[in-house]
Amino acid sequence: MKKVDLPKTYDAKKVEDGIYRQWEESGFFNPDNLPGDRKESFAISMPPPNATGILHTGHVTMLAIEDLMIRYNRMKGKKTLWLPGTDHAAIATQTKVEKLLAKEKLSRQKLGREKFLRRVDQFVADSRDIIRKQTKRMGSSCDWSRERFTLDEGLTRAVKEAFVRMYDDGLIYRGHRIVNWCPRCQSTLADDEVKYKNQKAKLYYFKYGLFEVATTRPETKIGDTALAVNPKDKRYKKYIGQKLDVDFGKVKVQVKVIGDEAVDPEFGTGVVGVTPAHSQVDYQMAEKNKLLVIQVIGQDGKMTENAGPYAGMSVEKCREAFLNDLKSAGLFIKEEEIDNNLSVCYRCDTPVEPLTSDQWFVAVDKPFKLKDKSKLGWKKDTATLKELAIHVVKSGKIKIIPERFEKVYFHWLENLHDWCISRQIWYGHRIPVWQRSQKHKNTKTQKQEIYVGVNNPDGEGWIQDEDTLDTWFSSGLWTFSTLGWPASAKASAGEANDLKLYHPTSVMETGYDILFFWVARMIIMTAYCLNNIPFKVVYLHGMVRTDEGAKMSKSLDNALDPLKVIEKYGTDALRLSMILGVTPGNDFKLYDEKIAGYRNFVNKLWNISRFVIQEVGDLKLIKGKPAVKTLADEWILNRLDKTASEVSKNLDEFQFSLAGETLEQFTWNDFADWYLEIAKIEKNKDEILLYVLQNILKMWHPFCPFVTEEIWSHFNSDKLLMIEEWPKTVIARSKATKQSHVADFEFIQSIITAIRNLRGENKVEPAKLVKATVVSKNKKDLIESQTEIIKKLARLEELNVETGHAPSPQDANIISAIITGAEIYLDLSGIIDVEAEKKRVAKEIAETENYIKTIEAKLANKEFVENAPKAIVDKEKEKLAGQKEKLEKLKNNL
RNA sequence: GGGCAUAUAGCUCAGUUGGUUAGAGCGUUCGGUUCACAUCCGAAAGGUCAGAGGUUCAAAUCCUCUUAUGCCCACCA
Repeated sequence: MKKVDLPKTYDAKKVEDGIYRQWEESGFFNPDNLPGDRKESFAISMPPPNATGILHTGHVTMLAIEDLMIRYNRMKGKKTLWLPGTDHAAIATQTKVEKLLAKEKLSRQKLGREKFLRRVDQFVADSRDIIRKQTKRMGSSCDWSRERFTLDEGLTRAVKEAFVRMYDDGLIYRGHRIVNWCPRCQSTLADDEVKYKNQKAKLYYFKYGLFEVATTRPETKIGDTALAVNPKDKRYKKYIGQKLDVDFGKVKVQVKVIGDEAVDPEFGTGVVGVTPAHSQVDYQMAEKNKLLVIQVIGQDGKMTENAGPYAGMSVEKCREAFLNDLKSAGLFIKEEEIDNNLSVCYRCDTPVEPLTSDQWFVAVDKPFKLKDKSKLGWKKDTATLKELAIHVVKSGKIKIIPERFEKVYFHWLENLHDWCISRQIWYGHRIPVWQRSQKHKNTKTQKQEIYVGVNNPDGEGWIQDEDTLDTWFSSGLWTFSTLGWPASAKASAGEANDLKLYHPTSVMETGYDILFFWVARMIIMTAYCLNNIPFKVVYLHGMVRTDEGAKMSKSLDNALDPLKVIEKYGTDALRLSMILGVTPGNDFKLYDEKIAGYRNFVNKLWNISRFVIQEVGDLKLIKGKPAVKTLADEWILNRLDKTASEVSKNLDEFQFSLAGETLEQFTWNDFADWYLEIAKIEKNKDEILLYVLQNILKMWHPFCPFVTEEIWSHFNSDKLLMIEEWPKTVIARSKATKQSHVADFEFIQSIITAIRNLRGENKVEPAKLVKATVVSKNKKDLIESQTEIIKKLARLEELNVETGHAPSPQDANIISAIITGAEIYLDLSGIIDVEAEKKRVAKEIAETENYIKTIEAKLANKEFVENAPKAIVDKEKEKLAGQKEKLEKLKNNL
């Protein structure tokens, strides 16, 4: 039998790549190749990172948690699929490439649609490659053979299918509406793609016909078609309904005075110029009051023809010119500085320009006929998208963790407006709508034709809609489009099978920041396309923050680079620090010391294994529970059982942090600090050492797969740890035996700790051996049976066990400790510090007296004794007796 | 303006449906070249559980209010 020689320190860098290759080559990332008969399936759709570049700490969190769930369920014998992919991230990616082009003094307009898209494809191919490598670096056990991209042929087909079906059902329509327009991206933005920036703004006051008006956007007043006041405002009530001609110097406008509750009489002058084409609120007023909508700002951010003399000016120039003209005409009154929320594009920070245009929308409040009501548990024949999305969470079909986000989810949905899905950018899924105008044969009039379909239209003259779809439209289909939906005639049997096997997916794990963007939209789209849910559980993780609590961001240059962390500490350490000490849905801090701490733990695990591996002869796998020889054996096996059942329970309940901490406690404190030390004394424990270690490694594997797999490779096993069976908690012995053995061992532990404590307090050098006497009325046999262990672990040269007779407490060389069930006396002749010892005992007496008082007070309380369960009261009584005994002995020994 | 979260040892966080003298890791102090590990070992100190009220025999835990911080939603022309 050859001895395995392991290095003293675990070197993550040396082994990680090789291990990942082994996993990959094993084929077990693909559920089709997993051994055994796996009936139950477990699937996670990996939230696809944007195809814009590198992974950040958020992705790393996602990968660590999902791989944990995947590996756990794979080991539990489920048919486990983790499907990876990337999102084309339309606006984000296009913006990124445009920035790159700008460096070459190029623009997408100069290149033209075709060439530009080729450039984007090139960029995306590179990005995806980087993302793939980084994902592997994290140890992610995802099925690369099923990797998908939102612009893949199959997914594009799914997007078209969804669009066409929704169009046919009347859920997608074209409307002329006010939308958020980003002049830089040259595209619309959804409401939730608009962010707000607090800033100082100027509020300008000027004469507006009979009135005075205050506004931060004077240039838009050229497009005013009404003047709004609060209907309750006594100052202006009488004017409601009047029509006015207003002169702004160089331009004139005609407005109608309307009343609207939305007007705050306290703000400015209490009179608002209504600009329906360039303000959401004004647009709503215009709809109510049937006002004209005049667009004065164009999509290019310049004033339109409707702006008369200002046409062609940029918004900023026009504002300046307009204000000057007001001043010349004597209409200008004053300006004030106010706090203002500027709306900006979430991608490029450019101020958003609300304006009206023709766009495609998804109707969220329009009922449609359901093909299949059963899976959703919906009673009526028809439903709206909004109703279904609310229903599936309310009815518990989808569970959100942590629960509090359900409230946020409902609130968001209840206030959801029709979803604008068209974007005026080039990169993305082109809208499958074509138009052509044909001259009517006889009448020679023009006839407009429209074609909406999955396949390109036949015939001449068709022109496809220039716009592309909101990127979330395709990501909304992610859980099922990646599994082969729609199962067309062309689809292989395997693909159709995937959808059946893995959908609805088991868990959607993602950051709470995209609950609305993505999670809600997946629920909506799946409810429509499949009449089903996309996943059973939504697990939301928090955001990673710096040690100072700041958000990590590229612009602040405070973000930890996962790759650098991996270089320095290893992947396992990074993974552990994203899982332990973290609460679901709560932000958490990530910093060097924390990661270093888990690097230390990984190394500890390595050294525990190193010890066992060097200690035992035959590195075989231990299948059944090994034979028990000593009390310590009994104890460690019971602790292992308990740990395994707790860890499994925690993992099943998505309490990942707790699971890890439980395991860490057992591994380091119980197994390493106690049992391994005892193993050095009691010897001949090969089977138990291997058994416990192998179980520990199995349980750690989902948390830190690399180091555990590496250690596993030294056992005589033909299987990878990755596909080993998760520990079953079989407790053969009776519970009572188990309890008493555990308690017995803990009693021995408390004796050892008490002696160590006495030594420490009296500054006895660790190497110095001392004599001890332990007095115990009824545990003499137990203590004597563990003499060897106590002597070695407490560094004693002699241990006497007595039932009654104690050494003379008056001897100044004897120090003592009282624990439940025993008194301990140490002979410290020649090394005792008498004063320090007296102080220590006096302190302990004071503490004990205090404690007795609190228990006595409790027991003196009649209502406590009468109302509390008997077990609780008895426990208190027991405690009191114990403490009183302790106090007496302490006083005796002083 | 509406909502949510957080507030526990110097720091980072646990604390499950109310019942231990409130825990862990880091840091601190003291002591250690014990033949797996100094990325380690042994021991200790350190908390009125943000504040005030309430429910209860019993509250870090449940309720109300207050304070501080953070986030989300809406948005002011």
